[in-house]
Amino acid sequence: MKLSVRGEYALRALLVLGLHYDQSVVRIQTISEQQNIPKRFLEQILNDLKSAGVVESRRGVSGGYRLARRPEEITLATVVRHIEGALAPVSCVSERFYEKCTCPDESRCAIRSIMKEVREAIVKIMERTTVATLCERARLLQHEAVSPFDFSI
Amino acid sequence: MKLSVRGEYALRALLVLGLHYDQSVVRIQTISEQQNIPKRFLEQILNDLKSAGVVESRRGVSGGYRLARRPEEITLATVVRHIEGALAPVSCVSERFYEKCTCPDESRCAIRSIMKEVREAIVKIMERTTVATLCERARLLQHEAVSPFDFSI
DNA sequence: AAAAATCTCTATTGACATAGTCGAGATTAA
DNA sequence: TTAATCTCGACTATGTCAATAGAGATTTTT
Repeated sequence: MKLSVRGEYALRALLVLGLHYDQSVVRIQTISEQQNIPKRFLEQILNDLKSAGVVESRRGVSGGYRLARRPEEITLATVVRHIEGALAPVSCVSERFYEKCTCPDESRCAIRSIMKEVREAIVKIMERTTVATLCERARLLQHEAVSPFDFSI
Repeated sequence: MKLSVRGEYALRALLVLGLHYDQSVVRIQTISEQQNIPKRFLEQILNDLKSAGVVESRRGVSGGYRLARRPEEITLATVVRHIEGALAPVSCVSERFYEKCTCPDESRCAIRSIMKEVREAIVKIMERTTVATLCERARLLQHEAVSPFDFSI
């Protein structure tokens, strides 16, 4: 039931790009350092996100990456589906990556029916959560961390 | 975000055992045939479930497997955790299989905070769903399939 | 025009996990 | 005693995943 490291890196990178939205582009190097992601690996991932239309890039000396759409428009579901494939725990309940399973009768499979619920629960969260949500939350968490000082004295 | 084939087979096997609860033991062969699971592979899985205290076995001529506890007491969470490990999508939000992640500050990680929600959603379903639930649902689905005839004439 | 910094593309590697197989043994009922 | 079953550990083949690498294309700066 795990997200791959690749998928996690993608989200971390998008968070960084989200925090720099409508500022200048961000270099791979910068993201790599900030997030402890191997640079050459991150290259691949960002390139992949580019082909998904999630980010866009500028080459050359002052090059780098930025979001191709507004942060509110990029859902985690989109990103993870593009990087990993199905969100569903078994592919026989996946909408976009459906595969027939080996059970005797899929239409009356009790496990399938439960797994549909799990899928729904996951998709619901991943579909309503966007890069903008991540950014808000990051700012909030950053603030929370400092707040104890606000209340001192 | 996938369940392994192994995990799926485990659930399918438990469903069969659940449907035979407090009847006689069920042979590996029978389960294997009913559920299209390679027999030697299923052997391993059932043995594994035995060490988890989920099923028990009888050897010899009229041997086979049965549930070691009442179907209502066996949650999907227990089973999947034993076969697969963490239910959480990233191990830094797992309660029983926690592992530190590589992000710069785990305590203020926005992604982690979302993944906690996903984990909660998954755990909630998997913890309330038991082998008994699967059996009920299987019977229901079986019945549904025949019901059109009930309403004819 | 040259140089330097960046992204781009494709290939490759090594480690590990997964699905599945196998053989030989132990136990039990008939 | 025999046949049917579970038991246990080893084995293998395949694939996936994380990561690395090299050579090229593009852009800015000088």
